[in-house]
Amino acid sequence: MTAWPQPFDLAATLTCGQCFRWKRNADGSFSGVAGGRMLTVSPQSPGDALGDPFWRRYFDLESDYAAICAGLAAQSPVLAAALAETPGVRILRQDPWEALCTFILSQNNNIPRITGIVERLCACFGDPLPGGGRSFPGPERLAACSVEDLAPLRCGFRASYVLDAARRVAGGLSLEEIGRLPLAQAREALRQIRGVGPKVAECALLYGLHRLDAFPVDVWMNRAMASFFPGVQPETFGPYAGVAQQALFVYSRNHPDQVREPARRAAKSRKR
DNA sequence: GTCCAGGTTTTTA
DNA sequence: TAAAAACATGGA
Repeated sequence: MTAWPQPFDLAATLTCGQCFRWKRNADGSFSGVAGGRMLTVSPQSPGDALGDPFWRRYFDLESDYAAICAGLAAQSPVLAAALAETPGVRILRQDPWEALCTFILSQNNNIPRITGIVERLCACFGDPLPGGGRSFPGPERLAACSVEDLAPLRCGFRASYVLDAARRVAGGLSLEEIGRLPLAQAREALRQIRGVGPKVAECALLYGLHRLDAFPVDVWMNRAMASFFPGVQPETFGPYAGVAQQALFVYSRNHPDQVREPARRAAKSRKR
C-alpha cells in the first residue's frame, strides 16, 4: 500500500460540501467520477488508489496543508478549533467548468437535492465511462440544449443560468484565464454569467480554479462570521482564506447551536 | 400550509 | 440606493 500525505481525511474531504459527485458505498468506501475517470476508494487505505498522479493532484495531496493550517490556526483560537475538528480536509482540484456549473445549481438549494440534480445532469448528458458511471457533460454538450431539454433535471429556474454559462464557455470564455486574474477581476469576469453572483463566483474560484484566497459566504458562513468574527473582513485571513472558510463551514454545520440563528423574516403578507 | 436550502435577479418603495 | 419579492423544487 502506498503511503499518503498527512493530514488527509478522505471522507471529510468528500462530504464537506465542496463537491457533488461522490457517494459513500455500503462498505464505507467512496465512488465518484472526475476528469472522465471513475474511482472507488476506501478511507482506510486510500493509498491503493492515490498513487495515481491524476488522483494525487485531484485530492491536492502535493500541497503542504500542515503548514497552511498551522498558519491559520495561529491567527485565531476559533480557526484553530475549527481546523482541529476536521483535520485533513483538502480543497479538491475539480474541473473548472464542473465546479462553476454545479455551484450555479447550488443556489437557494440544499445539498442532497443539488446532488440529485447533478446526478441527473450526468445521467442525461454525460458520456458513459469504461469503469461505469458517466462523465460530467462539457459546456459544448449543454450549450446545444434548450431549457426544455433540461426539464428532466428538475433544477427549476437555474436551468437558464446553466445554459448561459455553457454557451459562454463553449463560445470561448476561458475559465482558466479567469483563474489567473487578480481576485477582484476574476470575480467580476465570472459575474458576467447569468446566475453567477458573489457566492457562486467565489465557489468557482475556490473549488474549480483552486484560488485558495477565495472565500465563499453562504447562509452558514454568514452565521459563523457573525458569531465568531463580527466585523472581520475575510481578506484578513490571508492567502489561504479559502481553507479557513471550509473549516468554518464544516464547524458551523456541525455545531448549529453555537452559531447565531438566521434573522427571522417578518410575517409575510400573502402571495397571490 | 409554512419554512428552508452552500443565491441571484427583478421589482418595488 | 436599498429592501422585498420572485424564482422551481422537494424535504422537514
